Amino acid sequence: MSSALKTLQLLSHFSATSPEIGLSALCRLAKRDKATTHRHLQALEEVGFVEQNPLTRQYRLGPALLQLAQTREMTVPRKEIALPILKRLADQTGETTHASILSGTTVFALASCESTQHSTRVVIDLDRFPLHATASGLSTLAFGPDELMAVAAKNLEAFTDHTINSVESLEEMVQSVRETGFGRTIRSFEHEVSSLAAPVFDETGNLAGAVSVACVATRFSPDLERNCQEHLITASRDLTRGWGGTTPQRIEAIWAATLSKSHELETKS
Amino acid sequence: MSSALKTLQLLSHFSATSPEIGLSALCRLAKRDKATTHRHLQALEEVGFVEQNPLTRQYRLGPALLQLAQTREMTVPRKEIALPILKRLADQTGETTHASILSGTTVFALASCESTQHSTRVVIDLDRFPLHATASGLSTLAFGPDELMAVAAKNLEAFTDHTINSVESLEEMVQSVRETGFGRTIRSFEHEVSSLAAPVFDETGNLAGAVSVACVATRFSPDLERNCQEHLITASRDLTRGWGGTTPQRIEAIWAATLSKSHELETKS
DNA sequence: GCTTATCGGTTCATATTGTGAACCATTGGT
DNA sequence: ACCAATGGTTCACAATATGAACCGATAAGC
Repeated sequence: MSSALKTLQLLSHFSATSPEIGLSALCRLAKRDKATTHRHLQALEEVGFVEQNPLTRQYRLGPALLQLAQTREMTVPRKEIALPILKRLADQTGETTHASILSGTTVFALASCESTQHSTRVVIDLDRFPLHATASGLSTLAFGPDELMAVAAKNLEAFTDHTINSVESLEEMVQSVRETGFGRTIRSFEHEVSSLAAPVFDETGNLAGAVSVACVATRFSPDLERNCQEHLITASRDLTRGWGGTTPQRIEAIWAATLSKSHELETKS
Repeated sequence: MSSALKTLQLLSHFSATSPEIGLSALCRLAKRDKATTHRHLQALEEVGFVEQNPLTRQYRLGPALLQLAQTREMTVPRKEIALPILKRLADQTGETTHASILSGTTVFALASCESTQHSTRVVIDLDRFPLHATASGLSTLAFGPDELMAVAAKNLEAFTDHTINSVESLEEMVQSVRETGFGRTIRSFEHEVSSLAAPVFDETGNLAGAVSVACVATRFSPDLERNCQEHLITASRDLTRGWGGTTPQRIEAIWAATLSKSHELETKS
């Protein structure tokens, strides 16, 4: 392993919960020698990636990171990151995919991508996703800030006769999204569309938006659903990573459970 | 020089104006071998500090920077503290203001704020401030650690024909900054810009960085200079306080002397 | 359609660099 | 006064970095 890599890996030990780390502590965390670690830290300090708290002599992340992060955001806006991921997801599922961003209490459409595998396909022409009637909306309700629930409850517009029409059933549905890790709607926004969505997170670990697959309802079989679930997971991971975040461990655990359950059913049948 | 350092220095070539750089181009910029540079980039890619644009194969800054910058801000929210202070200073002076941080022997840009009072204004697009050619740099030389002088002397790049070009005149200039309490440059980094800067201190009483006003050179009258001086002092005090420090008594004394001298001249005229 | 130039990337003998056990100096607790 | 941490440094030894030459692919020039 290159020494540059070892040096850079030191940075990953800094986090919101342990923002300042002493030399010895860092050696234990990284399982490395003290002299080596010290030299690595000096290199990092020289370029402003870490600095020492002059009082405690502990190390913490440095100011150069701010500058670089700013340049990164200017270089690659979120939409451009999302597009290739949506394209791949569309290829893998054969259905229309899209990504959305939560801003305030609204779920905005960011980008979508249609698959060319079937002659019938879903066309997304929304710019905002209703919280209660779309898979993206439900996923956002389930993993986003709690105050969204009140906003959603205020507007339970019935788009089809499958649209959720009471606060009770909405809460029930959101609960099941929290348990499975996927937002799921069957013909609840448009008659011919069934959807599956996964949450996406940002650099703060908070929910940033959702990525979703909109299937022609008549094609939405258990097989297709399992397929969508699997690929949605990687799409969500990649999107989260591209937006600067990491998928929370609890979400990964929920997905793993859902997938294994899904697989169990499959082998039984 | 450690290879880790060489690796990290590659990152400094990415900026808003050249956000994507190919392998060969980067070799030329960094004046390094292709094989070496490639290996370095691979290490950077592995930790998410750079990524390749899949279309052009060019390299650009990676998503991991966003996470680290976020953690840095949570650890030391200096930028958030600085922004309102810079905003106020910009309003008071009608010119562009910015704050910088000394880390190691480099003065990094932290944040800047443009005033909307005039249609011509200075735009700061630096991420590092040359020690010898900017007001922030001079202020840092004057009140920062002594070893900076040697670093500055090694690189006296001439940006304009007003740029300091000898160690003697640099030392003279730094001496005058120590006597007035303000870094001051007239068209020395860019032809149209004159600047005034004040030092900022941290919790140990050591220099932490600088706050500065960049004026359109043709507007830089004695009146404006006095105005900038006054407001720079309060901005520096507030910034020092916000970053956990206290302005040293000796600095306060120097400022007081400079202001009264300045006032004397004014009443005489 | 052939030549040429440039691109990103790889190989391998060479030598610079990294490594870590042992060490020192300081600090803080008992 | 002691002990157990801490951050930091030394130096013989070994691993790792280095770069000229190379490859294959692409694009431009004629």
